[in-house]
Amino acid sequence: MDNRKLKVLEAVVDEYIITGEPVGSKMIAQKLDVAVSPATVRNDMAVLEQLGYLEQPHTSAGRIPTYSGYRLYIDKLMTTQALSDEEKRELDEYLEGVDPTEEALIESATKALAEITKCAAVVSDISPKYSVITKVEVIPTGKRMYVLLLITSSGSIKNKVCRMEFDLTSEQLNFFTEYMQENLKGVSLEELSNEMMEKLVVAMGTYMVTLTPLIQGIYELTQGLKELDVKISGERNLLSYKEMNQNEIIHFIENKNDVVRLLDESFSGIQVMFSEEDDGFVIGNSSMIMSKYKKGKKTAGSLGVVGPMRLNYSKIIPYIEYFTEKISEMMSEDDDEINT
Amino acid sequence: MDNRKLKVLEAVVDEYIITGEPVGSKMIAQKLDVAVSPATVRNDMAVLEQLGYLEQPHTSAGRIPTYSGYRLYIDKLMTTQALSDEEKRELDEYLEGVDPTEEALIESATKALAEITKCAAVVSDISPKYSVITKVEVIPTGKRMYVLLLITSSGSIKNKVCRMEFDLTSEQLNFFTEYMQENLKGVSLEELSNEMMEKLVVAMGTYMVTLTPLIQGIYELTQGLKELDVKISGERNLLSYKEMNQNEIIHFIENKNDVVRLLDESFSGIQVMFSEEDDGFVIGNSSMIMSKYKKGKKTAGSLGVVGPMRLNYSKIIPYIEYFTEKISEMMSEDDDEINT
DNA sequence: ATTAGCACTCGAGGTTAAAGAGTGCTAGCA
DNA sequence: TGCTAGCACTCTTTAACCTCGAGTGCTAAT
Repeated sequence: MDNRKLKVLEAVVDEYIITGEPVGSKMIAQKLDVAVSPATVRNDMAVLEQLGYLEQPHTSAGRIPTYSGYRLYIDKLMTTQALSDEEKRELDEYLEGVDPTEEALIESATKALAEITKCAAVVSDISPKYSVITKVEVIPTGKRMYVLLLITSSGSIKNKVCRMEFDLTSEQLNFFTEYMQENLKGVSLEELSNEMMEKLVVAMGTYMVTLTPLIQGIYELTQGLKELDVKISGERNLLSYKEMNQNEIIHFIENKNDVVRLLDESFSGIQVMFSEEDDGFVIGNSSMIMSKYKKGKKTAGSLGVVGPMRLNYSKIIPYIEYFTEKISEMMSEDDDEINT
Repeated sequence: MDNRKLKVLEAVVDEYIITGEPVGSKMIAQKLDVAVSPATVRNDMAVLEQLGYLEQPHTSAGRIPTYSGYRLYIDKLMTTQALSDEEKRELDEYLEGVDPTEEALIESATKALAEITKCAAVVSDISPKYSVITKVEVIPTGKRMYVLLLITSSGSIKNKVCRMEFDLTSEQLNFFTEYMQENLKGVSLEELSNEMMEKLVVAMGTYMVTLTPLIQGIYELTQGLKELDVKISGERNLLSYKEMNQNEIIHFIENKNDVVRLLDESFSGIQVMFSEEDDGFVIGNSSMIMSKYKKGKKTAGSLGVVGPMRLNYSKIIPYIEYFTEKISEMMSEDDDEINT
C-alpha cells in the first residue's frame, strides 16, 4: 500500500481522536507534510474506505476510522509520545506514600490511571493461583464471638467474625488453631478444593460437631481469597463520551466483573483490544489498553483502561507502560521481603 | 383552608408521582371523590398556586407540586400504605442469611433498599463514638512482616500489614501487645485523641524507637475506625430520573461522603428532607427519606434513600420504617451478645 | 358557590427551505 | 500515469413556520 495513503490514514485517526468529528479531505490535505490537493486525498480516502480502514457515517460527511483502521494505526503508524520527566514525576507522586499493602496499592493505581486517562481504569490483583496460605488464627473477642484470620503469602488478609453456640474451651481453641495451621499452612489456594476441606473436617473427628461454625467460616474466607481481586474506578468518566451508549455504560458499571476474564486471559506485554474483536466485551464501541505487571519474576495481575475507541493511544500507551513498570517494581519489593 | 382544596392538592401530588407529567384540572375532577367540574378544580388550583403549593411549568400546562406542596402532602395529607405480609416477607428474605457482621449487614441493607425503592440508598454505621477498643493483636507473618489487628466492641475489625526494619524479639512483641492491650482496651474511640497516643508512645521508654512503625500502624488503624462507615448503593438508579440533572448526579456519586453530615445531624424518627430546605444537599431537585436505627437502647446509625422529589412517599416511608425496625433488631442481637 | 362556554397561551411535532460541508466523477494537465 | 480543478450531487443541520391540542383564566349564567 501507498506510503501516502498510510499517512492519510494516520492523519485521519489523529484528527478524529482530537475532534471526535468525521474528518474531511480538506483538513487532511492541510495536515499532510506532502503538499497535495483535497481531491487527491479524496481518492486516497476512497481507497482506504474500500480496504475497510475508514467509513462514512453518511455520504456527505467526512470519514471516521473503522476498528481495523485503529488497529493498523496502533500497530504500524502511530508514533508514541514518550512521557516527559514532568509527567513521570507527577505519576510517581501519585503512587508515593501509599500503604504498601497490595490492596491499597491497587486501589491507588486505579484511581491514578482513571484520573490521568479520563477513562475507566481496571487493576486486577495478583492471580490467587500464586499465593499460599501462611497463617490461620482464631482470636476470641467477646462472649461466644471469635475472629477468624487468614493470611496468604501475597499479603492478603481476610477476617470474619463467627458467633458460636457455646464458648470454646481453650483446649478446643488450641486444637482448632493448630490443626488448621498444620493442614492449611503452605497450601496454595489453587489446590484448596472443596474435597480437601471436607477431608479435613472428617479427620477432625469428635471436634467436628462443636467447631462447625468455625470451619464454615474458614471455608468462606478461602472462597473469598480465591476471588480475583479487581478494582475499577473512573467509570463515570465514560459517561462523558457521547459516542458511547449510556445504557451500555450502566450495564458495564453493574457487571464490572466481566472484565476479569479479559484481564486474566491476556498475555504479557502491552495490548490493545477492541469490542469488535471480542464478543466477551462488556461494552460496545470501546477499546481497552492493558498490560500485565510482574511481581519479582512472575507475572502477577493486570492493569489497564477501558474507554471509547477514540483514545489518545500515542499518549496513553506510554503512560500504561510506565505505570506497569512502576507497579511491578513496587510489587516486587513486597515480594522480596515476603519470600526471602 | 378548604377541605376540598387539600384534597385537590393531594390528588395532584398523587397523580404527579405516578406520571411525572404536569396534572390538569380534568384529570383531578375525575379522581376526586366529591363530584365537581374541572372549572371548580381550576379555581382551587389557582388558589393553591398562589399559596405556593403548586406551580405551572408554563401557562398552558397542568400543575406540578412545589416543594412546600410536597411538604404539606407528606406531613398532613398523604395516607401511607402499610406493607403487606408479602412485602414484609420479601424484605425479610433479603436480610436473612447475611453475615451478622455489622459491615456486611449494612452493605446488604443498602443493596436491598436501593433495589426496592429504585433510589440511591445510604446506610451509615453505628457512630464510632459508641464503640470501645476490645482487642489489639500483633501477629508475625513472615520476615519482618507483622499484621496489626484492632477489634472494637461494635464488632469492627481493622488490620494492617507493617513492615519493620528488623525482626522483633519475642520479648519486644510481647511487650508491645501487652502494653497496647493494657492501655487501649476499653478506651472509647471518642476519647482516643492524638495526645493520648503520644503519651502512650512516650511512656513506652526505650521500646519506643524500635517499635515506631507498629505504633504508627496502630495510629492509622484507630483513625480508620473513627471514620463513620457509610455505604451507598444504587446511585445508578438516579440516572433514570429525567428530572434530575446528570451532572449533579455525577457530582453526588463522586462526593458521596457529603451526605454523612446530613445522616449524622438528623434526629430520631423518620424524616423527609428536600434539597430546597438545606443548602448542604449534594444534589439539587432531590429529596431524602431517612431514619435512625437503634442498637439495643442507644441510637446508632442512619439509613435512608436519596431520590428525586417525585417519590412514592406513601409506599417508601412505611418501607423505611419497617426496614429501620428490622435493622435495629438485628443490630441489637449483636449488641446483647457482645456486651453481656 | 359552581359551572358551561369560550377566547387565549404555549409547547410539541411536523413540514419546508436554505445553508453548508463533503463527496464522487469527469476532464484536462504535467 | 498520477494529480488537480471544477462541478453537480447528497445529505445533515438549522431555522422558520405552521398546526394541533392540552390546559388555562375569565365571564356570565345557574
